[in-house]
Amino acid sequence: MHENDRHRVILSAVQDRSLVTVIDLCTLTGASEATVRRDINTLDSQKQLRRVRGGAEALTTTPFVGLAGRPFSVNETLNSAEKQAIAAAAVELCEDGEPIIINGGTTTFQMVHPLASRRMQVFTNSFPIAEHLLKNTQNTVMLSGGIVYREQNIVLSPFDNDVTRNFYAKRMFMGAQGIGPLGLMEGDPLLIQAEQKLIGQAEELIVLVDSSKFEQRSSLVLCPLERIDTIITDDKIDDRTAAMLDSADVKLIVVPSGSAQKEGVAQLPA
Amino acid sequence: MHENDRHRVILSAVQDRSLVTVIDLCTLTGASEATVRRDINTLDSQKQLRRVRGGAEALTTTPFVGLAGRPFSVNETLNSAEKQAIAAAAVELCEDGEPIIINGGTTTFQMVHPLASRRMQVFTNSFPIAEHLLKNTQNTVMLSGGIVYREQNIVLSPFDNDVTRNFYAKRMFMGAQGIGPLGLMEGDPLLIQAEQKLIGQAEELIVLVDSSKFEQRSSLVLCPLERIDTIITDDKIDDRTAAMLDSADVKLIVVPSGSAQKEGVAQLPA
DNA sequence: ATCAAGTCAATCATTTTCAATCATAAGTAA
DNA sequence: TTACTTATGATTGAAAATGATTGACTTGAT
Repeated sequence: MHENDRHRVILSAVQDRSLVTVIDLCTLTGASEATVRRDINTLDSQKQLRRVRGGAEALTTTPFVGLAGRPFSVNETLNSAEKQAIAAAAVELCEDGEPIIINGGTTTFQMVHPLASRRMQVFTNSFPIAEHLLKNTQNTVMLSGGIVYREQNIVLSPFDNDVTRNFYAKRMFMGAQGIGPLGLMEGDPLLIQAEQKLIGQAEELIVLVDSSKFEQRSSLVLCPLERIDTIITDDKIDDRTAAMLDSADVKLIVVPSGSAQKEGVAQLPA
Repeated sequence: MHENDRHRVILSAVQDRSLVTVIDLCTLTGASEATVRRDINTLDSQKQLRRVRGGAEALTTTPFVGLAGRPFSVNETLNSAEKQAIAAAAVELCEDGEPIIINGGTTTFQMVHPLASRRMQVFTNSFPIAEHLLKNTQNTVMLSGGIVYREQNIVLSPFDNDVTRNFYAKRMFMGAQGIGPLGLMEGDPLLIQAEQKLIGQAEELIVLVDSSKFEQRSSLVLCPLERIDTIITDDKIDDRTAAMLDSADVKLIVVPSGSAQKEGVAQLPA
């Protein structure tokens, strides 16, 4: 990853959370501590961010005026290292210039940082994802139309005839509340509706879930395992679950959870 | 492959990737590193791209072509007391709970502040308006779907079947680039298309323009004066223009411009 | 105060990237 | 054809970027 790319990723991360640690930025950029520190110094002298002990923080002192009542910030700190690694692996699957669909969610939101060094065509139903990509990246952003639901932070149209039907992508990325033998589970009927509409517009369905989601069950089944092409998760997944996914013909990508991962995506031996 | 061909290939590659390495360009053009570097130097001095360590990147910050006419710069919105007064008068026309349509623009953006004390159903194609209303107010926000154009911060759909058609409001508010005897003028055909689509969804059309717009002319006519129900402007409008509007049966609301109107125009009477 | 853990700047070795140079190939005019 | 210019490719030493290491420093807890 080149200098400019790193700078974009760093600025993106700093914008999202008010304070980012050097370590975080290392995993995010794949660079060494020394390089990240040098980058922070450069960006600080360029007045793009403020250098603080342990990392960097945004200059614009945005007090917590996120979208009203967003369960985002709470959820976001949970398993954030895993989520970052999973999201980074997801972005690595994409090629520049490619159209992709990103369904809203806390895990998929983490894709915005690695996307800062890309130029893709992103269709999303997530207001925060669209907002962040518009403000901090050069990606083309397309948004689905409809009512903006504050709690879930998604744009949802009760009608079937919105622009979603006019957008097609090879890959769609989404999170989930849980995954079990029955398939992909979701808790909120509103989300189900939005997600099912999107799933139809992509050839390949890629699901981003940290391994804890394999224990979670939920009331609503979104789609069977067979519809999923790829699952990206961390290495705390157990063999039994992996076997289950394998028998449903789901491709599994496992990212190391503990330590920082390098460029390449670790893959489970078949 | 000749020089011109290489340059075309290089510019094309730089266009849809965030950063292209020298090596990439070597394989793309079949030329040597030295030649590619020389090409990059040439194109850089011609301001066709930016030379960065490791390769080259595009100059244009926006991958998409902007729309002609109305750049949405924050600076422009800040100073104008007229715009604020006009926007405040516009919001005063509305009743709580009512659905309204707000077309994006620098003048209409000023409506967000008086709207902060309201609870309305706002349909808009403006990303900043939606963002501000979501973060700072309790209004219901509905957004049209499509591509987000960065300069104007407007969401446009090239398709006819977006959610716009499912939303109806008694009033629609919009700005304009100019107003003359022929009607309401706009600079960009894509904006025209979007605005005409919106106009069809509202009974009453209310146009917000400061008086300088009566001098402005533009290339494209959006709609005749007769389609406009109300124009809100400041008191620097001259009598001849006022007469013209009157003869076209346009209701005219004039807000005092010099003396700043009271700040809290939109305060709800308890 | 003292200690441990974390953080940082300085330094150096390694790798990558760059610009200058020269030689060769290709095209051009006499 | 020859003489000459231009474009290209290879080489090489310099410059820049990066990563690891070290020792000094900060912070917070005991």
